[in-house]
Amino acid sequence: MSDFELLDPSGLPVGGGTGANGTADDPLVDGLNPAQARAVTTRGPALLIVAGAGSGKTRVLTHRIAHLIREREAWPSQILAITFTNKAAAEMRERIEGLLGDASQGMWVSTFHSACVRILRREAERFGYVSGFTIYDSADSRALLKRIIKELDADTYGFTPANSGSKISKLKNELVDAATHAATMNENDPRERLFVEIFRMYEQELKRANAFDFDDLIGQTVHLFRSHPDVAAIYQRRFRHILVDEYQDTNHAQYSLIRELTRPIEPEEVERLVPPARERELDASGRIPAASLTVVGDSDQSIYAFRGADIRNIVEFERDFSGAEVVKLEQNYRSTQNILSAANAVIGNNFDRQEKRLWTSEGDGERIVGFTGYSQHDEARFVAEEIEDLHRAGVAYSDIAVFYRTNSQTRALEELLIRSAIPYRVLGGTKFYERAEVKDAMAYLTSIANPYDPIAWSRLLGAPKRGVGAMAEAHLANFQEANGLSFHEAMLRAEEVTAIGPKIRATVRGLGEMLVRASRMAAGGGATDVAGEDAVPAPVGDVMKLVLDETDMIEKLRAKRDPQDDARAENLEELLAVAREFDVKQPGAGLLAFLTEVSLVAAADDLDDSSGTVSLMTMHTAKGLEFAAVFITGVEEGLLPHQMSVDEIGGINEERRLMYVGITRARERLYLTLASTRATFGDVSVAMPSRFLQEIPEGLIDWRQSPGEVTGRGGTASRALNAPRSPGSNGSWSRTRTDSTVSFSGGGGGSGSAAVSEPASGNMQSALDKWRERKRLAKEAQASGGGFPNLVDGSVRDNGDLELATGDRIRHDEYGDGRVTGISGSGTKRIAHVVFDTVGERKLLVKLAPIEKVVE
DNA sequence: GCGAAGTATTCGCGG
DNA sequence: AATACTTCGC
Repeated sequence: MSDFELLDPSGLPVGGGTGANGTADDPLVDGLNPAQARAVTTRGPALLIVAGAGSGKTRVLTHRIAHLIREREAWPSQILAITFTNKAAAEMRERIEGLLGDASQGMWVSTFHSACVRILRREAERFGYVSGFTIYDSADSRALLKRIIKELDADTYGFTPANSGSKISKLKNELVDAATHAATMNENDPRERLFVEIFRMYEQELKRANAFDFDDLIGQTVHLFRSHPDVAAIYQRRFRHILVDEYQDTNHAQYSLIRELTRPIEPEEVERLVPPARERELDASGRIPAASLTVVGDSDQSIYAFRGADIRNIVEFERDFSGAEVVKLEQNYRSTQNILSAANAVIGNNFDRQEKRLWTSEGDGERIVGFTGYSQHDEARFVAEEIEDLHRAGVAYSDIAVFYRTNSQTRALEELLIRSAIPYRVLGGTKFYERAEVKDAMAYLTSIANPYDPIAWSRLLGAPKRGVGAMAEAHLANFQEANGLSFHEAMLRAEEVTAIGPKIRATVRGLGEMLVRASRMAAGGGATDVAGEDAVPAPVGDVMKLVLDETDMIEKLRAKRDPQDDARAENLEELLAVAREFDVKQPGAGLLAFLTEVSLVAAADDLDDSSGTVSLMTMHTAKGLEFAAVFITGVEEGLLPHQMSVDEIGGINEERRLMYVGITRARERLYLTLASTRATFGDVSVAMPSRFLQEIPEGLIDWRQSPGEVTGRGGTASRALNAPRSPGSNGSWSRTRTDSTVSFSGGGGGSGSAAVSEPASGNMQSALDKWRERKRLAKEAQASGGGFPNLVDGSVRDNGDLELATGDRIRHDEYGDGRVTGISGSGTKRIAHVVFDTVGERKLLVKLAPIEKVVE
């Protein structure tokens, strides 16, 4: 242990013992280690707190804020603290209130998105939006993109709502809008021009709908600040201390937002301030100085590059914000040394990082447990059994978590947990608010708040089924647009749309009247139009009740036979309960606040510490959380690291950080599990152990069943736990099967090899390499055997107006020669039906298929 | 316009 | 393997 203590930089004589400079009896500083104390008391324009996992950063942040307020350096209202989830925000607020009592009223503690919505709702009118704007989630964005792509016929070029959506999201995270992107694109590429058109229409439609997507929330706030310095000045003046948690996962837009908020206010803007600036707000040159910025982060835990997080934000912080000070927290108060050693070993393989080692003074603890099942089912069984054992040993279910890389891994786990009667809950995944029936009901509320939203309107028209279909919808939408009406107004005047049958016209008008009535109620006009009634907005629960009653949604579901519909009906009742609960928690907050809250819930927000259940979640969701016992499942090549990451620049390193995040969530017990076969796309394939397992010193892992011990379908070769394994040096060993040799260094139980040598021995390496080689060959064989035709190569083919007729001979890159037996479709979607000489009949998109005509 | 039946696609992580 | 989308008959 003493070895590790030498690594503690904060132990060096900087502050000299606990409690720096005259703060000896300060409850906000007492009990902190010297580095933490410095992080709390340091003042200046900018501070970077490099906080390793479990180093007490939340404590430091809350104490720093409390310290600022208590020392009268700031009013609570001058503090803006940004956290990663709403739950973390609520927790932080609570802890600060615990330290200060009521003195903390008025702070902004929220996520980036929540803070921006708050600002945008306040300032929307200044730039062409209305305060009641809708926030589109990714499903809404995709619905909108789907319409646009259809209209532009862009699907034949391979554009889908999903791929164009993620491309737009990436650009927005870089603060690039359609016009800017158009200026930088390659004009000669028709695909790029088409994309710009999609992007442009998407922006236009969002604006027409009075809606923002998730990325807009940040980007438009930055845009607002840049185009309206007077608005920016309001917030620059107000927030004197800005603190950002998880800074390593901020993207460019978020970074820019922070930059805007920490700009000094120039004298000409100072003059326009209302109320006028006081003398003591100004510096010598007549400016209001920049707010003080504190960021907390750990570049080793940056795991959101895929949504634009830029690790440079934290790496270059000191260069970026002049006068920045840095405090490093490396002492870990969470995990045992064995867990930390594993974490250090894994992350140490990332060459592009600053050296940093977590340490603890708490002792080694238990060894990490490893297990390899022969299938994911077998793996899940082990997890369930171990959870039972842990629970019997006194570990609370709520202190146990199971992590995985992809959401699809939950199925096998859930199955076994149900069978074992272990209470669990899945965080994220198919969320409550993403369920179809819940989205249906929410569409009514969204439309009530924003009658210009076409996505919500279109959704509510069809749910429940009432005979209003695509035709009627299109006619109404035309009428709405032509007359510049809201969708509600258009519905009230449905009688004028003669293209629709009279029965449906009446249905639509009735529905419109209901929506208008609900809108008036939600706005405070009262549902009954009684003159003189106070303009008090109705509780959200009442509006929801009105919608559910009038549409009969619940009863219609109950009337169906399908048992799943009963569950759907219950979900709607649950939704009503959620709305009522919201009314109690935030009386008078109104419909908009409810919609905002629902839009911005994150996966980790569902976590309820008192639920008494085991938590299942992805490793991304697990960031910032901790549990006594953690299972990391599916530690296999192709899954962790994920296959998709292998070809990405820095992809493996990011996966390694993800592994590091997962490991460091564990306090006492860590389990690493995998399966030797895994079902994907319906068929079963061989899975190899993750390279990250190799990176953990073998002495740290107690293999209950190592990868080499698992034979194929036949189950296991040996269930004996910790059976000392034969010969082989360093506790590695091998098993011979009839067809091939499979070996893996398994640190076979307690065979005592204490050699914690980092580099794998040549023997183990080659064994793993052989395994990989075998797998690679199998893959290639499958691919060349026709299993994966038409592999995407990135280039876009265009046969132009290749004329094909029945009877023509053609040659296909993959299928060889064949004869056209028919042509269907038209324009860009023309399809050739071809019977190939070797592979039989195929349908091909004439425009894009890799074919050429053969002259006979 | 709606449901059933057949067909294509997906399983990468999230606010 | 399971879901999402399309096509077809009423």
